[in-house]
Amino acid sequence: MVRLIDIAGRAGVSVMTVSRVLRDTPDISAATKARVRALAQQMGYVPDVMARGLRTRNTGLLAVVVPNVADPAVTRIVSALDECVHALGYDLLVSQSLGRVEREEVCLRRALARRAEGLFLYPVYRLDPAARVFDEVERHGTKVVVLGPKPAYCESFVNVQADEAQASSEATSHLLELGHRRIAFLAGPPTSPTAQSRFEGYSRALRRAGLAVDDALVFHAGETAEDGAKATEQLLAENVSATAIQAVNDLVAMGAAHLLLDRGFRIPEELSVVGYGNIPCSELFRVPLTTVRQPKYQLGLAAGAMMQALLRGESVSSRQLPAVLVARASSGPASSRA
Amino acid sequence: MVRLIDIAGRAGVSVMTVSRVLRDTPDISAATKARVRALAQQMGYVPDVMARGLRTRNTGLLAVVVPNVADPAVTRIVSALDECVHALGYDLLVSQSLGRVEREEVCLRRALARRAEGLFLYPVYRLDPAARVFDEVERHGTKVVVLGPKPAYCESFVNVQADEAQASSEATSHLLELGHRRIAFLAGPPTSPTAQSRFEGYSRALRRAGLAVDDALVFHAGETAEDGAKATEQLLAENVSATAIQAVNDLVAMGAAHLLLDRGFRIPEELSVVGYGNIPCSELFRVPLTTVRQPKYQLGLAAGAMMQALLRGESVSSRQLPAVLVARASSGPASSRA
DNA sequence: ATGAAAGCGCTAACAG
DNA sequence: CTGTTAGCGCTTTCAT
Repeated sequence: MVRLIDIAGRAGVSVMTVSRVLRDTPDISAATKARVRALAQQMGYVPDVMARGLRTRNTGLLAVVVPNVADPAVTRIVSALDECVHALGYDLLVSQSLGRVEREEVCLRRALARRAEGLFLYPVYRLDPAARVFDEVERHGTKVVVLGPKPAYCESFVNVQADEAQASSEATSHLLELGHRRIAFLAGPPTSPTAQSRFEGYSRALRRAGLAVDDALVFHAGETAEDGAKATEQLLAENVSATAIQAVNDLVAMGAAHLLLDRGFRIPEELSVVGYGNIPCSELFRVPLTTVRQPKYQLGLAAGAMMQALLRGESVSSRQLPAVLVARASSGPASSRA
Repeated sequence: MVRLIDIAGRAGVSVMTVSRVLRDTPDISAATKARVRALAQQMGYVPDVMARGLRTRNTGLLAVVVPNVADPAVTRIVSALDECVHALGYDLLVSQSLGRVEREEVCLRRALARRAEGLFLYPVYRLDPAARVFDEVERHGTKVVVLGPKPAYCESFVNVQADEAQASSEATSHLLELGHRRIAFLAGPPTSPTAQSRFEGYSRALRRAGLAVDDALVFHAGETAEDGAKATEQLLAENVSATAIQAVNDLVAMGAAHLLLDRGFRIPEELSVVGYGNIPCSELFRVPLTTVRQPKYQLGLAAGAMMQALLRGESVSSRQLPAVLVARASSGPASSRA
């Protein structure tokens, strides 16, 4: 490995001079600058940023901890973060909590051990409103941006998230504008804050339109296409005469739509279906799905910008970004009944 | 920040003693061990792995450079890598080349500057058969595992990839076994090694079956669903009387199938369609798509294992993993004509 | 079983 | 414009 001192020896100058040249500080003669630069280049010198960091007290390292980097809910966020981090001249440490609390703690402690200057965290859900690790993170002075909804134990950090309730209510309003009055909702797991917000948006839109939430129209579905199909089967069995179905996410919506189409229902002529999330499949679906597009990449960029501000010592407040409705073929004017 | 010396002071011992305790070396009395441990815990000590690395010459850092972490072709690989790396006690630096050569060089140099001990690389395609960066990487003694096909300028590294030609030929054989004799192929960009291998597999299977590749049945499509639709339109216009269509990937296959269904063709009764890649949508598609599943996660695990061996100084050879055919509803027995 | 000295590669602070 | 000294937090080596 080529070190500064190796270059210094060959160039007949001190280590300091070489250091200064390579950092391009002023107060160095053009002659030595050129000579040293050429030598460094030729010898294949690559600075040791960690050794430098030890001295300068900045590591140039940020870390991101997410449940799973392959999860479509986070890949684009991580991609955007990577982009920001790169642009800032930092490097990004990535690790996966796999949704497990203990594992998340390991990831966080490793980030602390590397003296990461900042941390992007998509937190694992905990029942306990307090968590020691987060105190440790705070004590270390690590800047933190929470990705997504902020749990109680992350109270002291800023976060960035899509305004899910708002977007979900827009989806409902879209159906209302199309004349639908009996809109079923296929709800997700009650523990998920995200699923909560989406249901809240649905309720809000109905209330605004002067309609009450009819419990007979709310079905506990889940998260998968099978869950959606199952819930829809129940919906049909209960004969609730809905003219539209709003689902907590695209998979559930597609599961529902699949079943309906297989049973001979026409979408959207007889029944409208809307999802949430705009997963890649939603556009390619049998009936291109009306859904809500999450600004994932934008969320990542926003998180990156917030981190930059935090690192500069500025005070930063949490942000909500609007999600947008994508109207496709699966929603249309209300018919008489289903 | 709590340092060893801080603990030493409070415990009334030397820094060395604390260091030894925390690394759990022998030759330390149980008493001091307990005392120091308690103190470290209580003071919230987190070792500085970079300072340690400076001394011990190992950084505990691996890096992965891919075009884009949000690309479904790599997310699961990165996820698996992260898993391996974590298990090995290393940390993972992630960066994106965005498919640009200069950017990839920046990413690689940064990994070198961090003294990453190993590098997972999904290389950007270059025309030039040589590339200085890779020489630099080699000179630094960084262990490298190439993800996917290995270009000329990565000749000296090992790689791990799916046996695409083999899998593609299995897809073709599947159609041949169903009685198809006129199988069209929607090819991808000729520059892509992946697209090449898949076409090669198709040809190989035909040859094995004693059939020649009929140029009239090979269409230049591309990579997207639109490309697939366009090529299929041409296919229909040219009236080539194919009974099956094999596509270079799932998107192209789905684009093709969409068009066919919209034109009133029944799949698979009148025409079979097979894709490649098993993207999440393929299963949820109008006609669940027969396709080839890439063992992405397995590729990642294999790459991780190879890296581990390289780090131990063992010699490692490149690996090919089998991809498997997933027969779904879009392929069936050959009919008379299309 | 414990400690003192030295140094990993680099740069801040102070000379000259 | 260039060099010297010291030290970042840790561990290796050698002593006791």
